[in-house]
Amino acid sequence: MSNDVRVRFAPSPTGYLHVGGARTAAYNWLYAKKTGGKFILRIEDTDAERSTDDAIKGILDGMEWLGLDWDEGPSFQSKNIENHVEAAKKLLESGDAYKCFCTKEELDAKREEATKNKGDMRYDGTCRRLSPEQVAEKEAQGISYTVRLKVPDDGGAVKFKDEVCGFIEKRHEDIEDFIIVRSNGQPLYVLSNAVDDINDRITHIIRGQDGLANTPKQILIYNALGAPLPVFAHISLTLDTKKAKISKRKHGESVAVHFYREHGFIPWAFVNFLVLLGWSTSESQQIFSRDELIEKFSLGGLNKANSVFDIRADDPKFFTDPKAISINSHYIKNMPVEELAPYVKIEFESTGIWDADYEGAKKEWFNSTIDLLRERYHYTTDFVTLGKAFFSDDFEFEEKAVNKNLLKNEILKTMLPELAEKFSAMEGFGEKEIEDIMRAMIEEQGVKAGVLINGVRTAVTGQAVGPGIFELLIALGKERVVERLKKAGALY
RNA sequence: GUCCCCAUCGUCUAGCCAGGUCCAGGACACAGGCCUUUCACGCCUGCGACAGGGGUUCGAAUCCCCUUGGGGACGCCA
Repeated sequence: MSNDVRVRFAPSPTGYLHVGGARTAAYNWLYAKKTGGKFILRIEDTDAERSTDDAIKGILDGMEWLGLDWDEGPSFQSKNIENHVEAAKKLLESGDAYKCFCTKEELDAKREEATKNKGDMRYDGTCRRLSPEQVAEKEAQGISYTVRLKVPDDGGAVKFKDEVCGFIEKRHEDIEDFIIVRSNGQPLYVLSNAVDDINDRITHIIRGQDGLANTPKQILIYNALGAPLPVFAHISLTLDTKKAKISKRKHGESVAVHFYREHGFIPWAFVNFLVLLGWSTSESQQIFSRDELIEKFSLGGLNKANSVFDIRADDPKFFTDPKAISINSHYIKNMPVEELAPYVKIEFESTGIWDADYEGAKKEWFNSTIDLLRERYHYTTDFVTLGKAFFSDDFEFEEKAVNKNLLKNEILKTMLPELAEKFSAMEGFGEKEIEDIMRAMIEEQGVKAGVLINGVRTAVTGQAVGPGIFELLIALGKERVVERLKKAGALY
C-alpha cells in the first residue's frame, strides 16, 4: 500500500459526537492505520449559527475517549474561507461558474410551484442564459448575486467508481447548476468541503451515503479546478429500529458517544461494536484487538446495505443495542485485568471510594477482586454499584435479598453471629478452613447448605447474587466478614 | 414529484463479483438443558432468513428484468 494515503473525518460541530459519526471516524482511522497513511480531523464549522465550542469539545473528547487519534488537525474550516472564495473566483474566470441574480424569493416561489405541480424542483438556469451585457447591467445596478457552477450540457455524465457502491453514473442533465457561493459572498458546503479536501490532499473520502448525492457535484468542482480525484467510499448509513437515519434530534442521548462512556463501556469495545455495524470479515469474526482490526480492515468488507442500530431505549433489560452490551461484557470478562483496572479506577474516583493503595500496597488484592467480580458484570459501572460492598462499608442491602435469604430463615439470626465468632477465632482465613467451618455448622444445625451460604452472602454483601461464597469471603477479608456477620442480627 | 442507492434469520452479518460443495454458515437476542450454594460465566440443543414474480441455465441466494418495500439527496444547512 502506498504511504501517502490521507483520509479525514470532517464533522460539523452542531452537537455531541454520535454513533454514526464515530463509526465513520473509525473507518477512516482504520484505513489510515491500515495503510500507514494520515488521518486528518477537520471541523466544518462554517455554519456559525449552529456551531458551538461545546460541540467542538464534545467531538474531540469523544474521539479521544474512543482512542481514534488523528495525525493532523483539528483544523477549522472557518479559517479557510478565503481559499474557497478564491476557488470560486477561479471558476468564474474560467467560465465554469456564473453569477446568478435570482433572489431567494423568486427561487422559493419556483420551488413551491414545482412542488405543487409535482415537477422538477431544480434550478431552471435563468441566469445561465444571461448575456455579458445583461450581467454587467445587473451588476451596475448593484444587484447581489450567488455563484452557480455551470454544469456541462453536453449530454455527458459524471462517472466514478465508488469503493462500496460500485460504478456510479450521473447524467449532467440530472444535475442542476448548484450554488457554490451565497449572495453575501460566503461559500457553501459543496464548495468548501471539496476545496478543503483538495488543499488537504485527501486521497480517500470515506463518508456516509448521504454524501453520495453531492459527489457528482464535487467531482465537477474537482474537474473544473483541475484537481486529481480522490477515491470515494460511501459507507452505509446507520438507521434506527424504524429504519430512519439516526439523529441527535430524535434519539437524544442514546446515540451520543458520551452516553456509552457514562454507562460503563470500554472504549475499544464500543469501537469494535460500531465497526461491525456495516463491516465484516468473510469469517464474520466478532471480537478484534486493535492490531487485529487494523490488520483485517479493508474497504471491501463494507456492506452496501444500511444497518440498524438496535437501540432498545425503552427496554428495561437492554437500554441499547444488545450486541453492544454483549461485546462490552466480553471485553470486561476477557481483557487483561491490568488493562481493565484503570477503567474501574475511573468509576471509583467518581464515586469517591478510590483508595490510592489500590495501585500500591493493595494492588494485588484490588486486581484479584475485580477479576473475581467481572465474570458477572457488563459495564465498568457495575463495580461501584453491584460490587460496592467489596470496596466500601457504605453499601445497600437489597430488600428482596434480605427477605429471601435472611428473614425467611429465623435460625440465621443466631447462626450468623455465631459464625462470626468462629471466623474470628481462626488463625488465618483460608478457603479450605472457611468451608470446613461452614460445612460443620450446616451439619450441626441440620440446615440446608444453601440456607447458610445464601444467608451469609446477603449478610456480607447485601445481595442475593455474587461470586462463590468461599472466594467471596476471602476477597472481602476476615475483618469485614466478621464485622458484618456480627451485625446480621440487627437486620431482623 | 425528480434523481440516486439498497434488499439473506428479530438485529449485525457470511455466501453473491468468478451459478452447483447452501434443504443457506456465524454472532447477538430468545427458548430449553447441563454445570451449580445464588446469580452469572461456560458448554450443548432448539427457534429463526434468501421480499414477490418472471426469465437465463441441466442447475440461481448468487446473473438479467419487472414489481414491492426501505433509505438517501433534491437549502443562498453542513
